Amino acid sequence: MEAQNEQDRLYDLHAAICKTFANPWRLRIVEALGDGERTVSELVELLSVSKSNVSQHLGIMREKGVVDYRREGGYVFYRLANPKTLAAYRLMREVLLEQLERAGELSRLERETS
Amino acid sequence: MEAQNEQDRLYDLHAAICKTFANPWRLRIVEALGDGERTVSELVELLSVSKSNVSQHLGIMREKGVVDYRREGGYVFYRLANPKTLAAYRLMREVLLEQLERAGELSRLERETS
DNA sequence: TAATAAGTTTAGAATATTCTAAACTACTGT
DNA sequence: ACAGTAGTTTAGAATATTCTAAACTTATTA
Repeated sequence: MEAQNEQDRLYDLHAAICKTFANPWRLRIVEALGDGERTVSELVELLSVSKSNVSQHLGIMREKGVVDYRREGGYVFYRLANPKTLAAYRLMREVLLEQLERAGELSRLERETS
Repeated sequence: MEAQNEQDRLYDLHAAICKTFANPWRLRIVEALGDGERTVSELVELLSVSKSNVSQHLGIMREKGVVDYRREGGYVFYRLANPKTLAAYRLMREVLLEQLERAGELSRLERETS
């Protein structure tokens, strides 16, 4: 760890939150939680990934404050801590889709002019 | 590499784009390019990071289609490929700031009720 | 209280990311 | 053609991420 000013710290925290999105399983979790609360077991079933692994991914998101949770009965319910997280997720998905669309157009143009 | 359906591929690509944001230097680059085109040298000066390192970070963003570039004279100008990228960057920054604010409120409450 | 279901944590191997330093390429101006 | 500036690529060591398997904790119910 090294000395850091406030700005550096903000960029590091910002990157840490973005890391949460940098994994396809965690993106699926964000999307699933976009509909509302889900228990760990529901996510396990939805994603077809081991319980320990889902719990680890949730742990990463919990640590960064991206998700909150509550215990009720035998279950732990997770939810997105901030609805803007879902909005950012969707924006990035749009960026991707527009990118793929543009690439598709390009390859169509290439075929047509060859 | 393993067999993949279309959905899996989209989540992988989505995560790959998000990885671009998962580093404080690349976030600074996104922000700098939010104002418009910048040459590599300008970014090197702005970030106080080695030229080779800035170029590597730009290479990662180029590969994912997050930035475009053009050569003019002796310089290479980089720009964000999609303005939504900047919007997503800003949303995530808001998520972070609201999180810090909420944490600040919590610690204030804790002090007041102790 | 024992058995079970739900979830978390730990350990460790495989893989990916990051940074520095050095070599390399591309263009400009003389 | 040569020197200089701008930028990229490669190699490799240090660090971080990811996944599986097993151990553990917490609450529920018989």
